[in-house]
Parts: sequence; structure tokens; C-alpha cells
Amino acid sequence: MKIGYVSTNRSLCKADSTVKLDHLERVKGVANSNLECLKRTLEWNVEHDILFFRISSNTIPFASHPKMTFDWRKEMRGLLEEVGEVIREKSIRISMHPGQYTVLNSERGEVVRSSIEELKYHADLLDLMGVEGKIQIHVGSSKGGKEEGVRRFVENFSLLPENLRNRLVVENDDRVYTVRDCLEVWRGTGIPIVLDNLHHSLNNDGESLEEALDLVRGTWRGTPMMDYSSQEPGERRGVHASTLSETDFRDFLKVVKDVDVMLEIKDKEASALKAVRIAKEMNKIKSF
DNA sequence: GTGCGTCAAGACACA
DNA sequence: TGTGTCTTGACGCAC
Repeated sequence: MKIGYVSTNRSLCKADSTVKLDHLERVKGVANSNLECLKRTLEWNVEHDILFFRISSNTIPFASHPKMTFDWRKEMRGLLEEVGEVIREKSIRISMHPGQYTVLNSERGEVVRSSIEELKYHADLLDLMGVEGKIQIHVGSSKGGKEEGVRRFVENFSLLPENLRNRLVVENDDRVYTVRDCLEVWRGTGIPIVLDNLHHSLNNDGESLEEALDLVRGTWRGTPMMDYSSQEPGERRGVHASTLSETDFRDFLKVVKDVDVMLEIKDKEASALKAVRIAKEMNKIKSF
């Protein structure tokens, strides 16, 4: 089992800085600083037995934007290779997660086109690093019903270049598409399913978490990825916890096995350190 | 150094 | 048709 966290290490440096659109001239500097920080973060993570990481979509801000003129694929190549070397050498598992505006199955052609450009940026970034790594998105729109939404997803998936199709994975969401709906996507595309425990608790077809994990396991060739978070007490439903609840996480680890776990918790590396300690205590990962 | 108005983008519920 | 919410800050200007 590998444990990871999202985007940036708050105690180290910022790997997810961005700029505003009218300051695109700053992108090069920010991208450079993000990648330097990403490298430091990955090295820090390895020292702390954190071997799973979600790279920020902001790494190269506005990379897929039509106004972008900076040739990041060329200019950042050297640094991307350096980061990739760390990832390969230390066998770090990598994911990325484009935001809510990436809607592959939108009814609107221009939204689909810009979504594909955004996905290509993610795939190219990982290609240039020379690493494996999955790009995780939600099914998206449910206009016309879920069946229709899945149909559009499968149809648009076939438009994607191969280097992207091989990296795409789909995640159950907290409002519309359940794990079983994602299985329909898998049947049409063959892409694996990332199970999110909090979304599953809010939106499911009656399966326990353990049953849901059994369902998605068959969509992966190797170890499945899972997203883990817990509900922030007293907050609106779906709000991620500010820090890891040790009790909740122990209960979670009692149920799951043979998965890699991405923590979606606001205090990031602080919770990851706690999670690694707990997982070691429960013999879910070996101590070094 | 701090406060706060604003930020690229989609989808959907609701008035 | 317009507005608010999701989510979640963080940029960056004004002071």
C-alpha cells in the first residue's frame, strides 16, 4: 500500500502557484518554481515513506489556454526530465486530477474541445517526465440522463490520442455518477475506476465500501487507486475534513486491502504523515 | 504586511 | 433568463 496527498507540501514550498490570465508573462517563472518545488517535495515524501503523489494541474499555469504562447513543452523539458527521474528512481506512484471545468462528455462542442486540450496537457506533462501516472476525471454532465451522459463520454473518449486514453481513469462523484455508473464507462472504454470513499458514502447503489472496492478492482491491471477523505464534522455534506481523523482512518484500513490511497485532506502532508504511521502500525505498509 | 476584490473555465438547481 | 452553489483557495493590487 502506498499513501499520498494532493498537490503541495504546506511546510516545504508551493508547487501549485498560478498567475492571473493578464500576467501570462510570469508563467515561465512560476512553472520553473513549481517544478523545482515539486522535485523537493517528492524527495521529502520519499524520506517520509510517502510514495504516492497527485501532481497539481497548476504546475504549468494556463498550459492549455488559447492565449498561452510560452512553449512549455520545449522550455521545461530539462526540469520535467529531472522530476521524472526522481519519480522513476523511487518508484513513486503519480496521479493528476483536472478540475471541474474539464467535462469530456459535455453537450457543447467547444467545452469538449477545451477539455481535450486540458487533458492533453496533463498527458504531455507526464510523457515528458517519462513516468506512468493516471489522469483522473469525473464522468461529467448528466444532461439527457445518466445513460446519455455515459454514451457521450464513451463516444468522446474515442476521439482522444492513445497516450491520453492509456492514462485516463474515472472517479465516482458525490451527486450523480455512482460506482456502478462508472462501471458502464469502463465497459465502454476499458478505463479503470478510482473509488472515492466519501463520494461513495454520499452516492451509491446500496453497496458497502468493501463491495464497491471489489467491483472496481477488476477494472485495474495492478493495484487500484482510491481517494480517501472523511466528512468535516458539522460542515455541509461533502466538505473534506481539515485533518485526518485517526479513528476513521483506522476503520477504513480495516476494510480495504491491496490499494494505494490518495488522501484528500486539507492539511495535506501533515495528515499523510499520520496516515503512514497508522498504516505501519496496522502492518499495511512495511517500516523502513 | 495586510485586507479584500477578483479570478479562465461548466453544470445544475431553482426562482 | 439570471443567480447561487459546488469548492477552495490564492493572486495581486491598494493601502
